[in-house]
Amino acid sequence: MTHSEENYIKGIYHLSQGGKKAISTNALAGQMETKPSSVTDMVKKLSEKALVHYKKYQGVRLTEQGTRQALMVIRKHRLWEVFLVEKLDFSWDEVHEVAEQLEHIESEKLIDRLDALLDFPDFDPHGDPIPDKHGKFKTRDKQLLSNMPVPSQAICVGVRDSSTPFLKFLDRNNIALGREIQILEREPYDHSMRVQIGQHSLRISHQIASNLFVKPNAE
Amino acid sequence: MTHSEENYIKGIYHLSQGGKKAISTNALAGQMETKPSSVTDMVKKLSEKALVHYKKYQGVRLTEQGTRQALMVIRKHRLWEVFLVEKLDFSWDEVHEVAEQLEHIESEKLIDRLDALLDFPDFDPHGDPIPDKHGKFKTRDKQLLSNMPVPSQAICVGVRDSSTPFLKFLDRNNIALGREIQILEREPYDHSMRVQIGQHSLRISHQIASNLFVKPNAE
DNA sequence: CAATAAATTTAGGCAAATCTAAAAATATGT
DNA sequence: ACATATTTTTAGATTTGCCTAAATTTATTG
Repeated sequence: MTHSEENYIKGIYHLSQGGKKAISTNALAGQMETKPSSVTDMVKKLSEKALVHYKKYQGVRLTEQGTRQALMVIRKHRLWEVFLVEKLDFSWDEVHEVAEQLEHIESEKLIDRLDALLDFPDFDPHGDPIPDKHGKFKTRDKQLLSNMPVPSQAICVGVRDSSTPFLKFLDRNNIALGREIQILEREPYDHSMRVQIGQHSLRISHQIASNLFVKPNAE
Repeated sequence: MTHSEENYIKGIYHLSQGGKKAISTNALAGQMETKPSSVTDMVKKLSEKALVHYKKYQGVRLTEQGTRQALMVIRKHRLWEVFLVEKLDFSWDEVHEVAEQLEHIESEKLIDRLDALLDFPDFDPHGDPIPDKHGKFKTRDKQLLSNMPVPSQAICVGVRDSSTPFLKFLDRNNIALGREIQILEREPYDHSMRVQIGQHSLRISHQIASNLFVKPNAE
C-alpha cells in the first residue's frame, strides 16, 4: 500500500465509526481534504485491491481486509503518539502531525518492539484505543461530559476533538486525562456547566463539554 | 525535499567521501540503483534548487547547502539506528532498512529529542559518526585491520561493509565493536591474518580484514 | 588524429496522485 | 412527476520519478 492508499483507508475507517453505512464520495473528499474526482479515482484502485466495496454512485465501505489494514495503520499512529509523549516529552497537541508520518513506516518488528517498549498501552494520549497486533482493542464505557447527570462525578478519559486549540484550553484549565471531575450544575439556558477539577471550580461551555469524554465514577 | 531528493543528496554525499571531485552520472546511477537518464533528470532538479553544482557532462558536487542537508539526513538515519539497537533490541544487521524509512520523517523536535533520549551518541552501531544538529561530527583515528602491523593490538571501532552477511560473520566470530583484537600474524601469500579476540584465536581473510576498522591500541 | 567505445543527455512514454471542467446519475422540492 | 439542484463520474491535463531508445558528447586507442 502506498501512503496515500493507507491514508484513504484510514479516512474511510474514521468516517465509518458509529454507523456502518457506505461513505459518500463527497464525505470522503472532505475528510481527505481533496476533490471528489480524486476520491473516485482512488476508490476504484482500492476496490481493485479488494480493500473496499464500491459501486458507482453508491459510496464505499471497507472490506474485512480493508478494516484490518486500517486498524494496523491506526495501531501504528497511536503507538507512535504514546512514544512521543512518554519517551520524548511531546505534549498531546504536538503528536498528531509527526505520527501522521511515522504511521507509514513499514516494519512489523519495529511496531511490535515499540509496543513492548511502551508496555503495551491500551490507549493513546487522547484516550483513543490502540488495536493490538491482531486488531483487537479495548472499549471503555465513556460518555460525553455534556451528557452527564447533575450532580455526579467522573474521570476524564478522552477527547472527541483533538485539535491544538482545544487541547491547549484543557491544559490551561488543568484538565488532563485521568483526573477526577465533579459535575456541579448545568445552566438550562445555554447548557453550560459548572465543574470542579481538584480545588479548581470552573464554568464550561456546552461546546467544551461535548468534546470531552468521561467515565462515570463508580464511587 | 522529497524522499527521492533526500536519497540522491545522501548518495552523492557518500560517493564524495574520500575525494572531493565531481561524481559521475554513472557512478551515481550505480549508487542509487537507477538508470543514468533518471540521474540526469534528478540532478537537474537538485541543481535548480541549488543543492548541487552541475554542468552537463561534468558530474555533480554538493553545494554547501546540499552538504548540510545530506548531513541532516545522515544524522537522522544514524540516530534512528542507535534507537533501534539500544531501545528496541534490533541487531546491527537489521537496522539499515528501517532507518532508510525513518530518516525521511520531518520534525526537528523529534530528532533532537531522540538525540537526547539516546544521550547524544557520537557513533552509530556500525561505528559511523553521527553529525550533531549543526552538522559537526567526531572523527576517530581508525584504520583497516588489513593495514595493521604484526604484531599489534587494537580495538574494533567500525565496519566498512555493513551488509548482513558480513555483520553476521562478525557476530558468529565474536567480533563486536569495542572489543580488543590482537593481530598475531599475516600470511604473505594471500594476506590473510591470524588474530585473537578474547580467548578465541582465528584466521581472517584479507577481504574480511579490509572491511573492519580498528583503532590502534595505545598500550 | 581519426574512428570506435563509453558516458551522458535528450526525447518521448508510463504510472501514481492530483486537479479542472464537463457529462451523467441521483436526489429534492413544489 | 418533472424540473432543478446536488452528487458523482469521466475526460483530459499536470507533476514527480522513473523508464527505453536514440542522439550527442567525451574518452580511448591503434
